[in-house]
Amino acid sequence: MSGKTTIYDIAKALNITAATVSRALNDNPKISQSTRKLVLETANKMNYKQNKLALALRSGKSNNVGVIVPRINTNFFASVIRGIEEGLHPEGYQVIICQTHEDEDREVENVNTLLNAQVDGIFMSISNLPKENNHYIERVIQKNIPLIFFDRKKEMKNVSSVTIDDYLASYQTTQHLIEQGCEKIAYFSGDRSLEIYEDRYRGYEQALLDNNIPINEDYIISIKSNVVEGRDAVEKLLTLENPPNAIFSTSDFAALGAIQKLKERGIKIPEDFCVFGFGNEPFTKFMELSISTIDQSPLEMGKMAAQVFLDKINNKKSESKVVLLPKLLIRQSSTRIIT
Amino acid sequence: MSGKTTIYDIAKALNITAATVSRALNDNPKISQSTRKLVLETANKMNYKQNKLALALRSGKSNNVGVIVPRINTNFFASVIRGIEEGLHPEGYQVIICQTHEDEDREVENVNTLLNAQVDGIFMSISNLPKENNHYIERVIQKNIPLIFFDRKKEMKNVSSVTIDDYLASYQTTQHLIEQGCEKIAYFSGDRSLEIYEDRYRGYEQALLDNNIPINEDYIISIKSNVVEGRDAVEKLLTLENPPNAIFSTSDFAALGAIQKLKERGIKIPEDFCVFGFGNEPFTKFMELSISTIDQSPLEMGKMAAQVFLDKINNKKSESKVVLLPKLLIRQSSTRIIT
DNA sequence: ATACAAAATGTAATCGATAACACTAAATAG
DNA sequence: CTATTTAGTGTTATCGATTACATTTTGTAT
Repeated sequence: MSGKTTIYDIAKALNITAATVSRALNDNPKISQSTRKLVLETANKMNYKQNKLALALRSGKSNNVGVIVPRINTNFFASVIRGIEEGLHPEGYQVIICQTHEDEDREVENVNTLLNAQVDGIFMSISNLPKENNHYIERVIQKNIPLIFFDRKKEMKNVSSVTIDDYLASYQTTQHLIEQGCEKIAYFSGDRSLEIYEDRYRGYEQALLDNNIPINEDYIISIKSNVVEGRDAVEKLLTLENPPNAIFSTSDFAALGAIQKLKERGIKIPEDFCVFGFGNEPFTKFMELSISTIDQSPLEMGKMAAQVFLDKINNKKSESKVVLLPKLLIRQSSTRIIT
Repeated sequence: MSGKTTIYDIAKALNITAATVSRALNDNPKISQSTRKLVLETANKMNYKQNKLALALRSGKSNNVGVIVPRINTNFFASVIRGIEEGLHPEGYQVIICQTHEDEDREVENVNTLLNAQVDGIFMSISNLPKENNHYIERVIQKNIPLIFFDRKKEMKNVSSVTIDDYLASYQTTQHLIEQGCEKIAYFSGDRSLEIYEDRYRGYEQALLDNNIPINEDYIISIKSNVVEGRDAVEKLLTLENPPNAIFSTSDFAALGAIQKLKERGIKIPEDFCVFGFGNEPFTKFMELSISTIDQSPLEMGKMAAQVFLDKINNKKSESKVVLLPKLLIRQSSTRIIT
C-alpha cells in the first residue's frame, strides 16, 4: 500500500470494470446513480487521486505551461510570474519555471525541455537576440503551441505579446524631465538590439527633438542593469566638458548607483540634478530620496498574458498584441517644480 | 505534420520496430552500430523529441518537483527557488511553483495538485500551522515522496528540512545590540506558532537573560511583515513610560517602517536608537542609512534543499535536518561603536 | 408474453516509451 | 558439417485513464 490507488483498484474492489469507474468519476450520463455513488464513496475511502500523467498522455494536454525568464529573483519577473500563476491556476494549470541567466544556449535548451514536457503553452521574456536563429521558436509555432512574449518581445507572426508602451513611457519621462528644467538629459540604455530598449531610445530621442534639443551622443551610455554600472556611468558623465543635469536610466539599479555617486560628489538632487529610473523596483520607493521611476504593472502583465493564452486555447483569438500603459511615478528624485 | 514525431514514426520510416528505435535512442548495448546510427540520423531528420509524459507514466518518475511557498515575489522566496532550480536543473528536473498566499486551504490544495501531477519531490515553506490537521502532509510521506521543508519548517519524522539557526541569529543580534549600549530592546515578533519565530524569540530572550536584563513584555510586539506595521508598532512603543532604545525586528520591512517613523520623530539612528532587521532584503543595503540585518543565504538554502532531495532519491540518506549559519550584517542602523 | 427501446456496463484500443521474453540469423566450437 | 552460443530484432505487456463500440440488463409498450 504505497498509496497508489488506480481506477483498476476501485474496479476490482467493486467487481466492476475500470471503464465504469472512470465514467462514475467523470459524471458521465451513462451511469446509474447507485453505482456512481458507490464508486465515489469507494474512491474516497481508498484515497484515490487521478493520475494527471496518464490523463495528459491520453489527452495530449498536460495542463502545464512553461515560463522562461532571464532570472526569477528580481521583483519584476517574480511579479509577472505571480500574475501568470494567478491567472492560470483557476483554470487548472500549473506553471513550470525556467531561467536562462541571459544565456542564449540555455534559452534554446529551456524551450526544448518544455516542449518535451508537453507543456500547453510557453510564456517567455527573451534573453537574447535570436539573430537569424529563430529555429527553436519556429518549432514552437509549428507544433501549434501558444507562445506569448512578455516585456522583452520580438515581433513575429503567430506569436502573441504583452508589453507596455515603452516608447510612450520614455517619451513622457523625457518630456517630464524637460519640464523640470533639465535640458541636458543623459540616457542610460539597455541593449538596443532588444526591441524594448530600441523603443525606449526612440521615445527619448523624439521627445528631445520635439523640444528642439539636439541629441548629444556623449550623454548616451549603454549599461547593464546594476548599481555599479550606474556609478561608473556617472563618473564618466561628470568628466565631460559639458556634463548633463539629468539622467534617465532604463534601469532602477543603475539609477540608484547614479544617485549614490552624485551624492558623494556633493551634487544636490533634485535641485542640481534630476534622476529617473525604470521598473519600479521596491527600493525606489523606500529610499530617503525616493526615486522617480516607471511602473510596468508586472502583475497585470502576467495576468494579461495568462488571459491571452486562455483566449488562444479556447479559440477565441489566434494572436494578440497587448500593449499596457506605463505609469510614471514621479517622486523626489525628479521633482523640482511642485504643481 | 503538426510536428509530433514518435518512435513509431521512425520505426515505420526505417521498416523496423519501435523497440529497436527505443534501444538505439537509449544506447542499449543490444543493437548494431549501423542501425543505431541510422536511427539517430532519422530521428534527427524527423525532428524527434522524446515525450516525457509517456516516459513518466511508464517509469513512475515525472522528473518534476514542486515548490510551495507563501508567495514568490519577495526576494527571499524567489532566491530560494532559484537555488532549488539551479541545484536540480543539471539533474534534469523541472520546478513547478505553487503559491499559498498564506492560506491554509490553498496549501492543502497545492499539495494535492502536486501529488496528482506525480511530482518526484515537494519543497515547502509552510504557511500555516497545521494544528492537528497534518493529514495532507502524512499523505506525502506515505506515498514515499521526499518532502523537504525550508525556512518555515515543522519538526516531523521522515521529513527533511533546511533552515538557518534562527535561535543563534536572534541571540547574536540581541547580544550585538546590548554591546552597542542598548539595554532596552524592543522585539517585533512574527507568529510564534511557527517554529522559526518561536526559535527567534527564544534567542532574544536568552540573550537578555544571559546579560541580566529583565524581559519587558511591553517591548514585545507581534507584527506582520510590512512597512506599515513597523510604523504603527513604533508609535505604540514611543507612548510607553519607559520607551526602548533599540528594536530588533524579525522583518526587514517592519524595520524600515520603524526607521521611517523614528526619523519623523527626530530620533537619531544609531545614536539614540538602534534598529536591526531580519532577512537581508535588497533595499536594506541601498538605504542612505543602511539597515543592519541577518542574511539567511536563500540561494544556498535552495541549493542545499536540492541536494537533500537528491540524496534521498539516490538512497544516500533517508532524512536530513540541515541547519545553515546565519550571517549578521552589521550596518549603519546599529553601529555606534566602530571596532 | 414478446418485441424493442433505453439504460447500464463491459471490451478493447489508444496515448508513447520501455523491457522482459521470444525469436532469427550469423558466428564460433567441436 | 552440425551444435551451440550470441548479437540483433521482433512481440507483447505495461504504466493509468478515457472512449468508441459491443453487449447485456432493465423497462416499457403492445
